[in-house]
Amino acid sequence: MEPPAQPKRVTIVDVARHAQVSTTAVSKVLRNAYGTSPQMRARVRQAIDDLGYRPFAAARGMRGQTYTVGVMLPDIRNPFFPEILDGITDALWETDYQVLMAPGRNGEAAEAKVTEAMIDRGMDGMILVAPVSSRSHLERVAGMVPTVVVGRHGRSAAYDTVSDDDLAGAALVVDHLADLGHRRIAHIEHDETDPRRIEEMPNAIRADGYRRAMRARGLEDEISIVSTTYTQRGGYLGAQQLLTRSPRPTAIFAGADIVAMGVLQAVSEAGLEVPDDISIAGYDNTTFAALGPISLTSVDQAGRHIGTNAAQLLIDRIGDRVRPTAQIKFSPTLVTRRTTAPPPG
Amino acid sequence: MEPPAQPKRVTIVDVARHAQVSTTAVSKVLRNAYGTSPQMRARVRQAIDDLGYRPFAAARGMRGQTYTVGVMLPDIRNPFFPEILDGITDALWETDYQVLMAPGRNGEAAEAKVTEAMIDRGMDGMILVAPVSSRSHLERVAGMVPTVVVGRHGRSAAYDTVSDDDLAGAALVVDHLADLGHRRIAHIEHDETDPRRIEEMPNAIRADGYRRAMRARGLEDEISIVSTTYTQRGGYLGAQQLLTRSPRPTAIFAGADIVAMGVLQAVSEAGLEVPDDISIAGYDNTTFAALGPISLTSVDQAGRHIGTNAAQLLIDRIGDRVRPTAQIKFSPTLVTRRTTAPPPG
DNA sequence: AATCCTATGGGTAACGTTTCCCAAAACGTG
DNA sequence: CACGTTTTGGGAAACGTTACCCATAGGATT
Repeated sequence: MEPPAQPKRVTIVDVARHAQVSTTAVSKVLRNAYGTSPQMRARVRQAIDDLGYRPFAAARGMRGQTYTVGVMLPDIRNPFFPEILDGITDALWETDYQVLMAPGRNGEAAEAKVTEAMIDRGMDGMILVAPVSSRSHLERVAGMVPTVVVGRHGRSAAYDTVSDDDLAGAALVVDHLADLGHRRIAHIEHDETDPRRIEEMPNAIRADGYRRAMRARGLEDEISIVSTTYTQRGGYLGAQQLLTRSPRPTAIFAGADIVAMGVLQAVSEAGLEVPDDISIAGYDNTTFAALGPISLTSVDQAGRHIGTNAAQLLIDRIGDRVRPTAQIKFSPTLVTRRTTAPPPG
Repeated sequence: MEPPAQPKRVTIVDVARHAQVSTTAVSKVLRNAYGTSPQMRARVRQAIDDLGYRPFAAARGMRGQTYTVGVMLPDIRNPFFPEILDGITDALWETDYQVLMAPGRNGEAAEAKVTEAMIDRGMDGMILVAPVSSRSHLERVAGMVPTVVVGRHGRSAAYDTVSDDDLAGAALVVDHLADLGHRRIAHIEHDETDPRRIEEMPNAIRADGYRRAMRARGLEDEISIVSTTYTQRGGYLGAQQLLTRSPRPTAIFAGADIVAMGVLQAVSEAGLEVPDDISIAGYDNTTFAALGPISLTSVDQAGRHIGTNAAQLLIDRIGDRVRPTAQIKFSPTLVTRRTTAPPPG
């Protein structure tokens, strides 16, 4: 079987000829620019339909606009991120902007590759979700392209931010567990050692919120943290470590639902019952947390809402690149389900 | 806080001036083209490093190449698709190609929007995962841009395909359940009514495979199908329907793991025990299926492998657009876990 | 009736890169 | 040493779109 040859693209010149107007006129109609009579608009629109014309983004890109916004997601497997993405695409659906995503994958180098690639491709704007890159890199990027950073705390003069109050979220979990009577509450965090990032990354702030809340409840001696990653495997390995500690924790606060999934697996393999032997709480309130057999207590941080706000900020920023940057922060809520209960004994 | 002004891009002209050569020479070095001496290459490379030059994709796009491939995924929430994506990015990591994704979302119109957008952006190639668009649309797209279609069966002269033998996969499940002694085995499918698609879509073929396998085991009178969607919610609603049927099925074969998640929830809410009261099997063997508390019997269809093969086919096709199209088909295997057991009684 | 607007439309030069050519120099062969 | 061949390098024209200008024609204002 042989593929057929490809047809040639219809250009603005073809449209202009067909409508008997100049290319300038067609361009103006396309962009709803000033200087077009209703009659001309109608004729040009007709010609566009007749010929099936579509603007070629590369050519537009050379003139400065591609009508494309790039979204960088850290980990497509984490079921929380689709929520944010839904919010973004919802907000951008009615606009002329097309959303394209790239996976950030592992670490700073891969992130840089993605941000560079997006800049090279002339993105009109970028939304970076929970980036791990250095602040200076982010500001350099934001200097080239309008950028909104999602998830990271801290304000910058170069980019807008949307985040959730992770400090409060962690406290919600600790307070809930402590109210149930737990004292040995352990936490599994996504490892973060870089001191410059430690104040900004949501994972680090959740860990800090855990420590503060434990102290506030007089449980400073019970603070117990394992550092792994926000992945299912990270949760699995982290829980295995925690379960061998003596005395064993009576509750585990996983920094993300996806981590809690791994914890559940390790706990079940260890022959322990949830929540009779051990309580487990997650973070993000993903759709999996609501699943019957899992029914995970989790912190809800309206991801969709975060996404729509990020998209709106980006559009505003594209419209006015020098307006002061904004910082939007949402407050999380706790959703209690069946994986948390009073400690045994 | 006010954002700073943005710097101007370094172009090939700047590099040429700095290296004291022509822009043609720089272009040749960039593309490893013929007609460059080692000395010139060295000088140009040095200049590129000095100036931090990066090629501008839009300008390249105007000449026909953007070094970008587009991937369309139907549903980012389905944990099977990240596997395919990993395979694709693995295969493309060492190449000059950058991967950009777009969510296909709901239905044909949204898919067309995505494929058009990718064509407009001058993608060098596209990988469409389980597209629902009409065959003629796919062939039109493939006529404009090298395209690989993943998941759909059926051969086309316009595009290459990579798929898994869904017919065999469905049979694996039915045979497994029948061997355990089940007779009332129900199936939840992703609804497909379009006759042109019914022969190509993996979901439809799984349903067909279910019917055939039931007949082959002499269970044609027990065939029972609910049509919903391949989503968690679809599984939930589908299972609710099945559980009210009388007599109730003793086993449910969900067309995808994500569907099985919803089934588990409905079953648990109905107060039934898995697998004592009812057996459940999924499809895709996602990481969630392996989770301790879930431990779902599922059909494994090496998603990563599918992805790398699709990417390789795409690269080959970009290299030679007239070579005959290829069709790669993989064979699935069954992974039995704790959600399937002999029927009660 | 002369002047000044405003609305409408078009001509044309960019934007950054590649590709098709052609020119000059270096090399190999008899 | 004269000739053909290969290697090395550059000039310049695209590619499709937008933005900055300018030209014209009516209409309104004096």
